[in-house]
Amino acid sequence: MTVLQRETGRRVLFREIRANGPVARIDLAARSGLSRATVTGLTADLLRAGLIEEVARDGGDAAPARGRPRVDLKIRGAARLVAGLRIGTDSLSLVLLDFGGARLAELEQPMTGEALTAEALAKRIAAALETLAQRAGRAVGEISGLGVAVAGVVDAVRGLVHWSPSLTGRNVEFAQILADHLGMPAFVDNDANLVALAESLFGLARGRSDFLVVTIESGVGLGLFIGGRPYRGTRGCGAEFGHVKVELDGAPCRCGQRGCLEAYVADYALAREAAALPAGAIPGAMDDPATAVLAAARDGNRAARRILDRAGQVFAMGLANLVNLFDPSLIILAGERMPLDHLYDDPVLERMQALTTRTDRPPPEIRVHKWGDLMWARGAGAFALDEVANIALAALDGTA
Amino acid sequence: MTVLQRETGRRVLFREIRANGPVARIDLAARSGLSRATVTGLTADLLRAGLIEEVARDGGDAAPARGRPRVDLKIRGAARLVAGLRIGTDSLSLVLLDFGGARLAELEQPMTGEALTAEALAKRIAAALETLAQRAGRAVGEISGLGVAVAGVVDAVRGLVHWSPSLTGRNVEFAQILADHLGMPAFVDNDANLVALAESLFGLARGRSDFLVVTIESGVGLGLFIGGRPYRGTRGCGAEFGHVKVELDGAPCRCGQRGCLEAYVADYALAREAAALPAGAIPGAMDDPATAVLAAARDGNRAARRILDRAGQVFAMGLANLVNLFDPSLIILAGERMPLDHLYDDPVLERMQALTTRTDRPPPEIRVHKWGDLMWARGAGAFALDEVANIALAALDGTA
DNA sequence: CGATTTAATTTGATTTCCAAATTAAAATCC
DNA sequence: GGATTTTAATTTGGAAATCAAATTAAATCG
Repeated sequence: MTVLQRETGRRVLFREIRANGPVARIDLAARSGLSRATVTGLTADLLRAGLIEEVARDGGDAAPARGRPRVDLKIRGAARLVAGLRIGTDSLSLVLLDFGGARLAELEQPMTGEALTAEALAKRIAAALETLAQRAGRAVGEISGLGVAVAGVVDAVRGLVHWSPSLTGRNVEFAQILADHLGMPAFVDNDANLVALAESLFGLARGRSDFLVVTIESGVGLGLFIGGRPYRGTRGCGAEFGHVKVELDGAPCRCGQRGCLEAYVADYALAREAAALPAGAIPGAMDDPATAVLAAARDGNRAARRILDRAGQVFAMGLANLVNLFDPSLIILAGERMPLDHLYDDPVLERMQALTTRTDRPPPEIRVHKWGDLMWARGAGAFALDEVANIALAALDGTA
Repeated sequence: MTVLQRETGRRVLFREIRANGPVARIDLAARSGLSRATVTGLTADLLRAGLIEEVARDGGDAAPARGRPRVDLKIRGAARLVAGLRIGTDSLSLVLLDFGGARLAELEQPMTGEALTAEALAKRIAAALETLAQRAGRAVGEISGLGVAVAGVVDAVRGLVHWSPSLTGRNVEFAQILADHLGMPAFVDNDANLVALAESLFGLARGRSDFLVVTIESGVGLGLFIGGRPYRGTRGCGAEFGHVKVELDGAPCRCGQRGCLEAYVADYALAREAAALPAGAIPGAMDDPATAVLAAARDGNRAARRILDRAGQVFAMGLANLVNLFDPSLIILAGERMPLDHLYDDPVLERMQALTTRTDRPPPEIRVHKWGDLMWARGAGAFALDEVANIALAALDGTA
């Protein structure tokens, strides 16, 4: 324990620096409760290890300071290199990040959509990493770790994929297999959890300890942050928001059950509703029904509007239930490409408010974050950053 | 911080002792990661302060030990006296507990059911405490703190009652007012949270860090434990399980909204359903409809059965959603008087399982806990115990 | 009764942290 | 421009806490 004390202190300061951007030592002391002397000592360790660096204070528009100017500390980007990978249904997307989270390169590769064995996937990933590193003029060997976001049920602590649409087999030791093939540590988690982590480390929830992120793509995901850490349930797999039940014996879901939220708001749900209408009710509904519904609704088509309205209502109800249960101060609606704008419309949010307001406390802040293509991969990269930082901090203690 | 270190250690050990019953020092060392030397020192502090005591090891059926026998440590019951109070709609119930959680006395007093001012309530409580202390042959002045369980929306940290059916006015500084009137610290929280705390300290969830408790009385409540602490939401008021929405534009709830879980499973929901049936469909439904429905269902009345089945289905769906979101390892269904046995029936739990099983991981353990009349008051007492222990530990540090 | 075994305590050294004093780096004053 | 003021960061010296190892304590076994 005697040794763990200093390590704990270093971890606290490292987190604080990462969460609160460039920060002066004196602020760190105030925030952490440690004395200034101790902060000097601990940050000296981190500086010596090259994990953080000093930067001249960016005065900004502030008044010219009076005494000795503060020296800000921040994460040293050059300290490590990590990669983030999202295994989607029809593509692999990757980012290369520096230790500060800055994007150095990105890559997208098409996939067949079929599930692969872990080994086959590992080979594809190895090749992709090679290309990714090349684009940034770096070598794969320089990368300290790979974060992986997969859909499905994942035990992130053990790197175990219980089930995923991307993998054949069940209960695959995916993190271990990847590490063996790639020669670097790999960290696997559910994709929605990782988006939440990214929001926490360098997104809209930076420095906040309790919030939740709803991801919307073709399915609906939920990432929870409670007490400053991702909440993963007691067996490593919670927050199946998409399969929360919103109606008894409701619409069939692709998970095999009925009445799931996803069965009302996902793209295939829109397609199902469109198919139930008389032929021709929605133009173009034959080819790509989901897109056709969205387009028709924009053009004012009544039937299409009704479909989207219903999806919005169900979504509002699901969100309201999250608020009722978690009482978060912040909800982030995160989307990648977001053709599903109708779910973020004011009427939906108003309806959600109506289903929750019971007290005079202010409603939770709701922010929409349109990440762009790399949302998932960046989330995975955030995971790698976090884990690689942990490893670096632990190693530091062994040698110091 | 240097002083806080020792205090932290003492807190850790105190919690460990409370959570793991009589425990030997050597086990404490193993569990806490502290050295045996440190454990000796810290427990000596606690012993000297009279917060814990040594007890001869209860060998039980174990093999006769070989070396020096372990000396178990446990919370010293005589250390403090606390009271727990539940303010219900039609009664005040109180318990007097010793520091180990043992019940010394209890008291139940009828209430008119009307909301009172905080001051009026405080006077009634003062009188009740007098009687309660008398029953145990103690004086009110000996009581170190009072825990209070109220229905409604409570900010436990600040002792603020945003709203409660028992109190007139809003945003009442109830803890402060009670402390002023009673001459002892008072701690106020939502009643379901406190039942969860009681399960954690001396109930079915003793020593477990992540679980949830569903309370069923006339309404439905939820208490969450996450990471070893009660989860209260970011503004001190989460977990409104009773008002989770289970149907779009569903049945009206007494909260003024529609489709709340409570509007399907509470006693008044049963009454509403019964009233919608043709007269005479359920015998005795005129006088006390909820009870009549329950009785008729037991006698095999079809219509009554259907009402209860529906309530059970909705309840199963609500539970399943909790499992989907929290992935708890343990769910406790806690009831006081429990005329609502139908909600605990196997078919309901099976249905719940069916709405969640998607993986090969084992389903969460579900346990039914029929506390008896004092469930709520004991929960409040548990809160007082916890807070009084915190005060004692903090004080210990000031003087040591 | 001595040997053995295991638990708990004591001892001595080390680590860690903090308060106070000191040094550092700027702006302001005269 | 140099002295003064102000604030930040570091150094210093001492106090506190922890741990490993040695010692003591309390039991059983042969």
